[in-house]
Amino acid sequence: MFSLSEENYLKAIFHLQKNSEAGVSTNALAEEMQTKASSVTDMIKKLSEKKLVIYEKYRGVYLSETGRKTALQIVRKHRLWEVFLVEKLGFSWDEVHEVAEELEHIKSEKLISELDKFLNYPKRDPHGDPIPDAKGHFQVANKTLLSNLSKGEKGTLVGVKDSSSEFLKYLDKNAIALGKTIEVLDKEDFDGSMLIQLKEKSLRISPMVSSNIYIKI
Amino acid sequence: MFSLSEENYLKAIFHLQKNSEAGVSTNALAEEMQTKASSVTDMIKKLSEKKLVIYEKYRGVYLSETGRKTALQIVRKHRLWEVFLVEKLGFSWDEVHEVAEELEHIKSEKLISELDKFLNYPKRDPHGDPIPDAKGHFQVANKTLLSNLSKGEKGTLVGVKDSSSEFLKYLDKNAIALGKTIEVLDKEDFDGSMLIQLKEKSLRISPMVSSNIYIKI
DNA sequence: GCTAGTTTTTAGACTTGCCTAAATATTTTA
DNA sequence: TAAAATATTTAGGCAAGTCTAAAAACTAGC
Repeated sequence: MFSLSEENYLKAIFHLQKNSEAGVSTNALAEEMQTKASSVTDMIKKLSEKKLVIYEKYRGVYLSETGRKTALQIVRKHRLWEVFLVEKLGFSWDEVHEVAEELEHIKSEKLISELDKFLNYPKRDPHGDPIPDAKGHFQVANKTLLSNLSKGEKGTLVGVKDSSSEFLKYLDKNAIALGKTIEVLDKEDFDGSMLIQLKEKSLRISPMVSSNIYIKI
Repeated sequence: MFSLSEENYLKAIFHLQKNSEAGVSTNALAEEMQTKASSVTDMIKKLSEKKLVIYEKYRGVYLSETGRKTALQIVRKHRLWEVFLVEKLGFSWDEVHEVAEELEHIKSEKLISELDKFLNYPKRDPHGDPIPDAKGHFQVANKTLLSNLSKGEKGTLVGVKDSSSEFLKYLDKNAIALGKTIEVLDKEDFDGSMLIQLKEKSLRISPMVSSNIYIKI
């Protein structure tokens, strides 16, 4: 159906489009794809001819309805494979991304529907991100960044914004995990750093950390 | 490490090399790869430069030690994924090949070693073919074709030579499966067709069938 | 509202893996 | 053992996806 490269561009546009209403710029896409702006222009033209994106020169690019559906199926596959790797093969949450980047391109409807069943229709991946169903529908959680909470507020950790291996390892080391209850004991006005309470201990974290953790109140 | 195409050529040479002592001919490889002889020559040159095959113009091609090890790892991955698809996702043995053709190229040592563990270190794939271990070692079964048996001999079905969907479906339909005991009740001199005894029933099969079934006596 | 700076696109080229057509080597056969 | 048939390689080209360098279009600052 679509080439590896086309699928990766669609996914990248999808992820960048989430962050704003505006179209995705050539440079942003080049950065995301680790390539040059000129290569991006070429590919966008191709995707545009295939009606997967809506594109006007110098105006940025948007996913078409077809493009969005395709991107959602790739995201679905990526996240299901991540669940498989963690739940069935014992990977930790910081190890799954690269492998899932490859697995997400395997083309078999049956493979994915059976995998979904085998995993018991999970709703979220190991980082708390929602898994679209076969039709591309998924729950949007009403979550907020931990950095938005004030002193005294508390909630449950439901996701991470940064899924880099470094950040996830930092969380592991400090026993901060999905589903944990976090209470803000104190917040420093000067730099936004926080003293937070976990079940067994309290911990001081920088805004770099608190602004990458999603909380449901 | 290696491109998709390189891996597929190595695997094809490996499978063709099994059938004879001689080098693999350009035409045989072209047939196996569903491509043209000239394309094969190009790729063989490339693999030869990378020391994965030993090649002399007009003399056929052989896998080098490195090439053989690489091919065995791809075969290992292919067969482990086939076991996964059948045992965990409920695929039937005639549905697994195409999907495994894609899955076998996923590059992650850990993925394969953990999959192997998860599947409890299977020794054979759903068609009875041996699965090489991480070092590339595998058991060579002492098996023979059912067509070689004489009237009165019996044995256990341990594998199939032809893994085409059509053949496997024929076997399913007639309840001929891995592990079944088969006895030759009668063999026709004229065309080699056989009357065989399965557990519950007897059945007449053509030499086309008996020469694609492996038996262990 | 013009100019300087930035972003984006175009032009031309490279690599991989494939193709067709033609040339060359090997094998078969008479 | 030489011509005919077959197998293999070479030569030249094409598409996808990338690159660099240069041109064109936008955007901001004065």
